[in-house]
Amino acid sequence: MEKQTVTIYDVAREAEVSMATVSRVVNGNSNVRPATRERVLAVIKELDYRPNAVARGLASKKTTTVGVIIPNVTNLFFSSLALGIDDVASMYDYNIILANADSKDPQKVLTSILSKQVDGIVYMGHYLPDQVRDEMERRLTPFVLAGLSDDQSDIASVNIDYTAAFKEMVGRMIDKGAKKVAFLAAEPYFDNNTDRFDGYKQALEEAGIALDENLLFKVEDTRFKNGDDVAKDILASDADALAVVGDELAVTVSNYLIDNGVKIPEDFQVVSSNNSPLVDLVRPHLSSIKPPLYDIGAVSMRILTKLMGKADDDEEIENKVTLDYQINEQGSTK
Amino acid sequence: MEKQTVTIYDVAREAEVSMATVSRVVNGNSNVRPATRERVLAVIKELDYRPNAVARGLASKKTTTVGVIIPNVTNLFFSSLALGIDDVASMYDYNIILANADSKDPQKVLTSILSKQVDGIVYMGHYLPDQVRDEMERRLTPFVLAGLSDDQSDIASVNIDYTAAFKEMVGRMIDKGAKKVAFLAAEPYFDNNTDRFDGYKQALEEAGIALDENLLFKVEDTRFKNGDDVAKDILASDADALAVVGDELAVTVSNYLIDNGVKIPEDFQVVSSNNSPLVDLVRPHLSSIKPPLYDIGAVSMRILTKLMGKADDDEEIENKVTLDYQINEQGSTK
DNA sequence: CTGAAAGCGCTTACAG
DNA sequence: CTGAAAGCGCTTACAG
Repeated sequence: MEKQTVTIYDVAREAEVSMATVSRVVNGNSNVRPATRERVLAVIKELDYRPNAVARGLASKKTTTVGVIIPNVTNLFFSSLALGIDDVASMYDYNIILANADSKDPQKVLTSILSKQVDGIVYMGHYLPDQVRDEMERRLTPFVLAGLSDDQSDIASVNIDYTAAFKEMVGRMIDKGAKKVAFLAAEPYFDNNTDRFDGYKQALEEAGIALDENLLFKVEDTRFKNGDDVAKDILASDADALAVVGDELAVTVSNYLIDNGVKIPEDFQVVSSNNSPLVDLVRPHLSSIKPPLYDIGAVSMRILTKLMGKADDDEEIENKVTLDYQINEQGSTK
Repeated sequence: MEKQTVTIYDVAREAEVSMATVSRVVNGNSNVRPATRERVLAVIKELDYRPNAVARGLASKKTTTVGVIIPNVTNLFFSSLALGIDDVASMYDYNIILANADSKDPQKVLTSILSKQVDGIVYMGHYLPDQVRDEMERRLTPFVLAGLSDDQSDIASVNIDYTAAFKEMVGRMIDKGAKKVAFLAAEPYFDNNTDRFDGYKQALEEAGIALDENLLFKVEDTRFKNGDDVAKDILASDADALAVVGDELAVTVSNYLIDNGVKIPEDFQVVSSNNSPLVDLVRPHLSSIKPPLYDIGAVSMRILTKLMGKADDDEEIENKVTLDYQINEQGSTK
């Protein structure tokens, strides 16, 4: 015997009311006589009725589902944001469709998520590809960037001022005597999302130091293993300090340098960017910019809920949020 | 002017065919005359028609969406599994509804996901709560466990033999002279999911060593910070070796011991369990069991696709898969 | 190869 | 406070 799905129709019949009334009870609409409500609730429990969210989504045009685009779930920076996003999402009873976007066509990822009729999208990434920006400006699905921002549009975003943060940290290393500060990051941070690189350059400029191409180290992505590969190049260079985008890279490179006899921070200073637990696995612990990762995620999801709440209404919602960052000065800087 | 959604009806009208024919074209059904197909395709492109997956889901009773339950996305063990799950899912054009289950009622998480009519569920967790097992045995939604297994039911699972792995690694440390091997894990691994603890106990038994309650270290969960708290207790004990469930704990504790003058592996051996990149951040690198994390995720999702493909048909599907593990012997063991 | 029609399980005005 | 009916945008037999 096949298990039969219990529908709102069954509940209505058993409770001797209309489907509309059952719907009202399920959705907490107050326009129901208490006695009726009780009866319906009893039948719901008796039949173990479970509302079908897909049917509801089709009828109401709201799926209570949001799309979350993440480059890679195993990257601590992004997964920390995701945790904040998830917490707020479940607080507001939204489910999350998560898409790992690395190595996929971002356009396809978007299309796939949008076909599921999500009520909104939180986008995380090393940068915002033009196609994604264009697509989302054309559509009316609410869209929020978490951990990055976009100057070329008025797309909502939650981020810290990475330019200021990098400028500050690089400036400090220079103040403490660094003459040759290197910059290490994955490709997108050189061409597409230059917030951090800009800060680095500004610090040099302010100190009257010319940009030295030989001190710019680029890797394909932020994964641990890429740190090992580039570490020898950094060791071979004449750098005496390093600012890194991505804790994975920072710890791998630092360990390599230390293993090869480099004294940190005496001979070589290092600054990382996310202050994930990784920075404390190096001896000495790495100094790092400390963005409020969880909060960036949480706030971006919170903004999304506001955006989703008001359809195309044009009330003011703070659209571009810049959160404060902290600095965690540890042993890798003087 | 409000942007109007283009439906299958609009396409049918413009192409002068029925909705059924458009549906056939969209779904790649071959029973369409090539000329008709071309015409429909042209109209689809012209109108920028995007099928509504929610409507499709309601009509076909297939959502091409699977639920993925994960304790915490920031845990490298689970996020590595998730990466494998995600890759295979998108290979088969499934979207993923991800639910962070930590600190939530697992029952509620399930209900929420099931209401979205997912075609199947992959469950990751430190253990399988009774309520979840009961609920899923009652329902007919395909269900697969990733990274754990369940003796008390015939629920599908993909895992390695952690009992054998722990037995082997603890046995090796004893062979190399360890007299007092400690065991460190989060709570669930003592009471609910004892695979690893069993292996530890078997190794002791085989060596004729009595279980010493003072060498059992329990923490609330596997997060980094808990490693610091328990590390001093381990240092204060008379243990001369340690088997750890969770790389986060292993690296934190190892670093603490080293910082306090303990010589690894000369005076103290350590074995970890996941061989995530973390084990290489400690000096010396930690020896570890090396489960094929990505594959565990990938295979579990692959099995789920099979299960979803055949509804309640009873063909044989390999239900409980045990993958091979490797051992990565590094500097923390003799 | 194609179409007409019913139906998936809900919500939403509208009417009373 | 409650119900009848239309409709959300698709798919699925069924018929031809």
